[in-house]
Amino acid sequence: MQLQPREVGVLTTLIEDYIQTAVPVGSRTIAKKSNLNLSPASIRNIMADLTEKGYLEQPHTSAGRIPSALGFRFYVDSILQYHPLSSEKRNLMTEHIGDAKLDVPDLLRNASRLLSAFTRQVGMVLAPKASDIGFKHIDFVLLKPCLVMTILVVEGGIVQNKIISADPALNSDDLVKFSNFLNHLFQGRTLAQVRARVVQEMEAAKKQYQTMSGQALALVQQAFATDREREVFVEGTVNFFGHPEFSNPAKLRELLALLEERTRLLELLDQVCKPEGISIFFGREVEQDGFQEYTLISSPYQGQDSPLGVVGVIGPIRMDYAKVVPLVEFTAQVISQLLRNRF
Amino acid sequence: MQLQPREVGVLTTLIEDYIQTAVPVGSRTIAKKSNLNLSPASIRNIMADLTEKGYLEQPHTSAGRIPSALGFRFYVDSILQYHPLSSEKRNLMTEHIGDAKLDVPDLLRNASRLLSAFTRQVGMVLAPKASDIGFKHIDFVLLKPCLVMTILVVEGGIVQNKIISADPALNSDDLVKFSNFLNHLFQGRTLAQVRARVVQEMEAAKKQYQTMSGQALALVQQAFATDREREVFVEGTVNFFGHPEFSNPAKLRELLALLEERTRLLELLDQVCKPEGISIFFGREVEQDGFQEYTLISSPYQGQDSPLGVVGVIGPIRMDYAKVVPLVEFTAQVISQLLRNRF
DNA sequence: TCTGGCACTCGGTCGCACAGAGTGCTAAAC
DNA sequence: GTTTAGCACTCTGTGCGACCGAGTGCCAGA
Repeated sequence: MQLQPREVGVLTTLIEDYIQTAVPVGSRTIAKKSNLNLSPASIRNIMADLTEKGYLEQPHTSAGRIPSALGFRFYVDSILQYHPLSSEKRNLMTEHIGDAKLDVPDLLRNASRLLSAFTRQVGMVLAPKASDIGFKHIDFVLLKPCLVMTILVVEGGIVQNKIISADPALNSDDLVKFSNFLNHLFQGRTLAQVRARVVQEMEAAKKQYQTMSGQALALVQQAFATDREREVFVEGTVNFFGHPEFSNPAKLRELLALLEERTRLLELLDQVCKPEGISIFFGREVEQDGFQEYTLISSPYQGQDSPLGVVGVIGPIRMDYAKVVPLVEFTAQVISQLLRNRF
Repeated sequence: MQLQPREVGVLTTLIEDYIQTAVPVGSRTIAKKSNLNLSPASIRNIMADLTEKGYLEQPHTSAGRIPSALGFRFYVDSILQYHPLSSEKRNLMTEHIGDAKLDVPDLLRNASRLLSAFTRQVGMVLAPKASDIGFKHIDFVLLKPCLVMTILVVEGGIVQNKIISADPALNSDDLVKFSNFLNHLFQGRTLAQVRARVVQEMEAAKKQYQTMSGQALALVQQAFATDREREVFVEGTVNFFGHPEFSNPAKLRELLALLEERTRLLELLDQVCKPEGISIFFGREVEQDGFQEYTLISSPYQGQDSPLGVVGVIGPIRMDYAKVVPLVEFTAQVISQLLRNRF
C-alpha cells in the first residue's frame, strides 16, 4: 500500500507538528504549515485517506488527528532526516563522558546521564556481558581468616568482586600461589571458557584436594558459583515529568516500576536490541506490559570488534527523533572509542 | 508550655488518624476514635487550644485539623510507642539482605531495596566513607602497555578501581614488585593515612625516579589523585506514587530531582545524620530546598566499632513512624552485624 | 480535482446551585 | 466550672447545563 507524495507530505507535517505540540493536529494547521498549497478541505480528504490506511488516529470525532504507531514507523523508516550533530555538541559530550581514567561502570553511568541531559528523555546504558569478555587477571585477598575476597579483572578493565569462605589453614602466601597458578591457566580465554575449564579441571583434580592446584580450583569455583545480573544504568527519570503524556500519574508509575525492576528491563532490552546499528522500537511492537506507549531508541557499542552492550534513550512515542537518534548514535561511538583503547 | 493529658490524647488520636487517612481530621472523628469520652463540642475546644499552641493547623475554616511540624515533633519525641518487629519479619529481612557472599555495594543496595519494600517508602543507604577505613591491599593489572588498572581493597572488602597511564617500559613483573612493596608499606593504615604517607614518601624519593620504590609511588599517587564521591543507594522511588501527598506532580518532581542529584543528597544527609541512634528529621528543620514537606528517618550502622554509614527512609511527614522506625533500626543492626564479620 | 460553505460533533470551561463536613459560639444541663 | 446540644456560618467539592471553539464530513460549484 504505497503512499502518494501528497499523503507523505501531510503525514510528515502532521507528525512534526505533533512531536512539538503533543496535541492532535487539525487540517487548518497542516494547510498553513506544509508547503503543499492546499486548502484545509483538501487536506481533510487526504487525512481521511491516511486514517483509513492506518497511519493516523482520531481521539474523537471533533478532534484533529494524531499519528498511529504505523504512522510513526513509516516516519522513522522512510521520511526522517537526521540533523547532524554540531561539533560543539560532539566535543561537549566526548569531554564529559570520558575522562579515560574512569572505570567502566562510571563511564557508562556518565554516558547515560549525558544522554538524558541532552535529550531530555531517560538515558539507559546496558553494561557488557561479562562472560563474553576475555579473562585478564584473578586475585585473592585474605580479609580475615576463612574470608577471602576474589577480584576478577576481565579485558577492558571491568572488575568483579566476590567474597567467599575458605579453608582456615590458608594464608596470604597460599593465595598468591593460587592466583599465579590460575592466571597462567586462564590466560587468553573468555570468562565462559574459564568457567568450562574450571569444571573440567575439577573433574581431573577430583582426588587431589591436597595439592595446590586442587585447592586453587576449589576456591575459584566458589568465585564463579553464581552469575551476576547484567548491569543497566538508567538515569534522568525526572525528565518524564516534562512530557504531557505523563500527566497521568498511573502511567508514569507503571513505567518507573518497569525501569526499577531490573529483570523486567533486561527482558525488554533483550527483545529490542539488534546487534548492529541504530534501532527504534515502539512499545506496541514488543511484548512487555506497561511499555505500550513508549519508544526505545538504541545503538550498540563495541570494544575491539564484537558488540559489548547497548546505549539508548526511553521516552514517549512522540519524540524528536531527528535530534535524539544522532545523539544516541554518537554516544555509542564515543563509548566504543573509549573502550577500544582498553581492549 | 506543657500539654494537659486530655490535649495529648486528642493530639495522639488526631495524628494517628491523619497518618492513616491523610485527610484533615474533625472533632466528631476524634470523639468517636479516642477513648476520652468527650463530645465533639468539647474536643473542638481542646483542638482550638492545640491550634493556638501551634500543634495543629487548619487548611481552611471549615476543614478539620492537621498536625503541624511541631505536632509531629512532639508526637515522635514524647508519645510514640514503637511496635516491636515480629520475628518472622526479622528473619525475612536478615535472610534477604545478607547472603554474606555479596560485596559491600550489593549488600547495601539490597538493604535499601528491602527497606523500601517493607515500609512502602523510599529506602536509602549511605555507603562507608572510604578514607576512614583501613588499607588492606593494592594491586596493579597491566591492561595494555601504558594502561594500568589499580585495584584498591580496604577493610571489609570494599574495592575501588581506577585506570591510570604508566611508563611504557613497565611490565607485569614490575607491577607485582610494586604492589608487594606498597602493600608492605601501607599495612595497617587508614586510607587517609596512606594518602599522607604517599605525599611524604614522594618528597623523600624525589630524586630517585629510577628506583623501584620511586616508580611505585609515582604510580600509586595517580591512583589516589582524585577522590570518589561517596555512594548513596536510593531505591523504591516508585513508592512515592502511593501517597496522596504526591498527587501534585510538581512536588514529586522536585523531590525526585533532589534524590537524583547526588551532591545535593549528600549535603542533606550530612546535615541530618547524627552519629548515634535513630533520628527523625523533618524537612522544615533542615536547609535544603525541596525537602520542606518530607521526613528522613535514619540510623547509622557500624563495622567493628566506628560508624561507617547510614541507612534511612524518606517519605512524607505523615508516616507510620511506629512501624518504620523499628524497621530502619533493625536494618542498621543487620548491616552492622554483616559488616562486623568482615572487619 | 480542488475548494468554499455549512451542519454537526465533541471536549473543555465557566457559572451556579447544592450537599456535606466542620467550625465557633451561646445557652442550657450536669 | 465543665460539658454538651443546638444553630448559624463557612468553605470545598461536585454535578449540571450552557456555551464556545476546534475540527470534521459532505456537498455543490468552480
